[in-house]
Order: sequence, then structure tokens, then C-alpha cells
Amino acid sequence: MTTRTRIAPSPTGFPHVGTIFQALLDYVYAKQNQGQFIVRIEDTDRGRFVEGAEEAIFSSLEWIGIKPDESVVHGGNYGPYRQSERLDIYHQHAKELIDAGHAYYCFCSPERLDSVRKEKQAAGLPPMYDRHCRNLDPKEAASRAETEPHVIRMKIPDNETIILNDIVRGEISFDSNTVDDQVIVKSDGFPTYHLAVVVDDHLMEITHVVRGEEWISSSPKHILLYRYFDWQPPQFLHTPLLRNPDKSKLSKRHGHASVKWYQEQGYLPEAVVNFLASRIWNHPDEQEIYNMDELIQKFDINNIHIMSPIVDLKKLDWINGLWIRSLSDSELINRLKPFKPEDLSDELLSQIIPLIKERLVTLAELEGLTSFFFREPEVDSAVLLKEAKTETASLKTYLETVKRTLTNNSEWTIESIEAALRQVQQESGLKPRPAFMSIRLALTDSLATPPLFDVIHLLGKETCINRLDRTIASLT
RNA sequence: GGCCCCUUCGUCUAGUGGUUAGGACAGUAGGUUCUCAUCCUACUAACGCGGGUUCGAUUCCCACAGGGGUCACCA
Repeated sequence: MTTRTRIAPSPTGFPHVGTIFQALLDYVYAKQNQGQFIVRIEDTDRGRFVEGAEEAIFSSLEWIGIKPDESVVHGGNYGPYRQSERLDIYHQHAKELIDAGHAYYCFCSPERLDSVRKEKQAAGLPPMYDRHCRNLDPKEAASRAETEPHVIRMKIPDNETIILNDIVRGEISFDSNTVDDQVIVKSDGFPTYHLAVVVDDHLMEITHVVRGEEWISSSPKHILLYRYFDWQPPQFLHTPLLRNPDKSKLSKRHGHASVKWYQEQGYLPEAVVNFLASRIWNHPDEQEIYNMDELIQKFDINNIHIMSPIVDLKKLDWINGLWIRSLSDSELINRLKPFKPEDLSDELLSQIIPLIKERLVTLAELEGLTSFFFREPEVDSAVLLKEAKTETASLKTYLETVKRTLTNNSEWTIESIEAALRQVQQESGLKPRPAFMSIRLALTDSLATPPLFDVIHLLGKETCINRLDRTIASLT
């Protein structure tokens, strides 16, 4: 049997990083077994539908480097891949369950359900449905259903132990008495997740269901549905949830729950893949950095973690930095495109790259790290004076000397600039640090830059002279 | 609250019935150095608590505590 995995995202907004996390595991596992990875759009909640969300899912997958084998955009033999286009299928299956006595029509109003829930809660009981409609005469209920608003609920058996077999967690058992008679078809005729997911996973021949651990508690319903339909359930794998630093489920309230955030922050997809994979699995050789191919090669589904990790952005930063440094200059320029300020020319950027490559943690830092190369800095003379550790007059004299030295430098190589300025520094009586920091601030208004002589060289003689002039003039 | 899942340094983890409990990130200190960064070196830091089982438990078992998830006509 071919391995077939899927993600089943809802188009309700920008994709959650958890969705990509699941997709990554699904994809890696499928590819490792020469199987297929499917994307099925679960748009059964019309109230939460968000325009453009579907596109965002696919572009996020593409960004991360995952290509689905089957989906609404990639085609496939198991379509349609959008649940809203499969309503007939669900109705047919719901009907089957009703006919077999595994499901029933329910005519209870939301108000009644609400009050039942409140009563139960007040009595200290679980707020479950009281099965008010469960014992209606099936024929009568069926005819009422033709005119009256209704939902369809699945029947949960009493006093049974339902066992979920999870690939890494092993057997998890549930008491059926704690499971609610779940609505499987809503009053608007759309199925709920529980029906749709089981029907589709079966019809699409999904072999491994990888989903977040928040689904564990509704698994017994799914297992029961497989039993009612007399289908072979897939293998289940419930993955740990990504968590916020406060340990709660990674939520949209925290910006970094959205895939888009990572993109906009300038994290490389390679780094995100690497980071997410390492949250759930350890490379057998304790190797920290690996790409998608290595992951597919080495990944072991039986050896994944079940502890929900806190998303540690510091670790991601580190991984991202390593990935940035592993890129060729031209590839880095390519990746930097979306982050390149308009007033930074391609030519200048390519000259800057070697100077900032080992200083970039994220791509978004480009502008902050380099703006003085292409914009006139506003030098803060107070900071300059403080860092120069000398009097205004002598600082002025010193900078004048620097200016003269640069003016007289005809070679304009990094080496000649360095040699000349080191001599100026020695003759000035200033220590190296304040001496060079003064020049750095005078030219860039920045306390941290690439090596000074490289910067001077790249800025060019004219710019350096002009900036020194301005700075000297501003010292009073 | 019911049900379910989880529990090794701050974070992510490796690991074993007897180990100096290993690594990575972060942190700290130092080296390189004109700053920052990179790179290198070193250091700090963990088996939740209590019972058992055992000659011996971080490791096996049981309770407890703590954290998380879930209890919708949302997924």
C-alpha cells in the first residue's frame, strides 16, 4: 500500500505555522516512503471562510519547499479536494449511518442545547447533549427532517472502551460514556469536521493521519465512525503542539504563529524547515543543521518527540544565521530582493554582501545594517565626542588629519587606507579603539559596522571627505 | 471540573538499573580584533515531589504535584 499523507487546513486566515509543521512531517514521511502528500481544503465552516486564505496556504507551502502531489491546484485522482464540493458524498454517508442506526436526526434548537448544557454544568455534570432526539421514531424523524431544521448526530455507545492506537504514544483509551453524541451534519447541510475527515481520509486512501495533539480527545468519535462504516482506520500520529514562551498553545495573538511572520522577518525557508523539524526530531548524529533532503533521508517517524516545545526564536536566529552564511553571495542577493530598499542599487548591494553576510541574522536586517552606505547619516556629535574620549578641539584636529590623509590617498585600496589611518592614529596619541570609532561614527553614525577600512573603501573617497567635512562642521 | 497527553540544565534534547548525566541554543568569561559579527576556548546550569521494587534508582512500578490539550451546528 502506498503511503499517503495529507494536511487538511481550513481557509480561515493566514496559515498557522503549526499547519506547516504538520505538512512538513506529512511530506517528509510520504517522500521517505515514495508516497504522496495531499492537501485537502476543509472549508465546511462557511462562517469562518476567509477570501484568499486558500492561496495563502499554497504559497506558504511553496515557500517552505513542499510540493503537494494532489490538491485543488495540483489535481489528482481522488478529488474534489475541497470539502465544499463534496457535500453529496457526505450526505450519502450520513444517510448510510442513519439507515444503519448509527446516527439520528436531532431537532433541538440551539437555545435548548444551551440550557441543557447550563443545567448539566450547574449540576456538576459534563455539559453533554442529553440525547433528547436519540430515541425518536426513525421514520417519523425522517419525515420531520424533510421540513424541519435539523442536524444529524452520531450515536455513541454506552459503557465501552474505545482505543486509539497512536504511532508514538501507543494505546490511548477512552470511556465512551465521556464522549458526546457528536453533530456530524450541521443544520446548513455542511458536515462537521468529524464526518468529513473520516469519509475523506478513507476515500482518498490516506494511510497516515498526522495531526496536532489537540485532536486526541476527539479521536474516539473518528474511530467509531470507521467502525460504523466498516473501514480500516489509518495510522494516527498526534504531534506535540508548538507553544508560546508562556507555555500556552502557539496562538495568533503571538505574531510568530503565522507563517507570514517568518517570511516577513527574513527567515529562510531552509532555516524554518530545519528549525521545525528539530523541534520534533533529533538527527541521529546530533547534527543540528540539515536540509529537506537530509531530513527525508534520516527522519524516523518512530523516534519523534511528544513533548510540546516552546518556540525558541533565539535558536531559530542561530539556525538562520548559519543558513545565510551557507548561501553563495549571488544566492543571498537573490533572497534579499524582497528586503532591498529601493535606494540601494544592485551593484552596491553586491559589493556590500561580503561585508554583511556574517552579520545578518535575518534578511530583514539588511536595511538597518547598511543604510549608511546609500543614505547620508545624521551624525550625533554627542555620541561621537563621548566615544572619541577627547576634547572637541583635538577631535576636530584629528578628523581633519584623517580627512587630509584620505584626500591624499591615491591608491584607494583597503590596505593603503588601513596603513595610512593606522599611522594617523599612532601619531594622534589616541588609542586605537576611540581613534577608529571616531572615524566610524563620523562616517556612518553607527557604533557597529563592518570593518572600518572596508567601509571607507566602499564608500569612496568623495563621500568620505564630504561626510568628514559635515561632521567636523557640526562639532562646536 | 470530567476526560486525555506530557514531565532531564532557562530553552530544545541525549542517555543508562551503577555515567564526572552528554550535546545544541541562550547566558557568562576569555582569545582574535578598529566596533559589531563570525570563529575559537572555558565556565555556569537539569533528572518535579513522595513512596515502593532493588545491593543500588534519573532510569522500573504506584500515587501526588505541576504544565498542556479538549469538552461547539470551529477546525
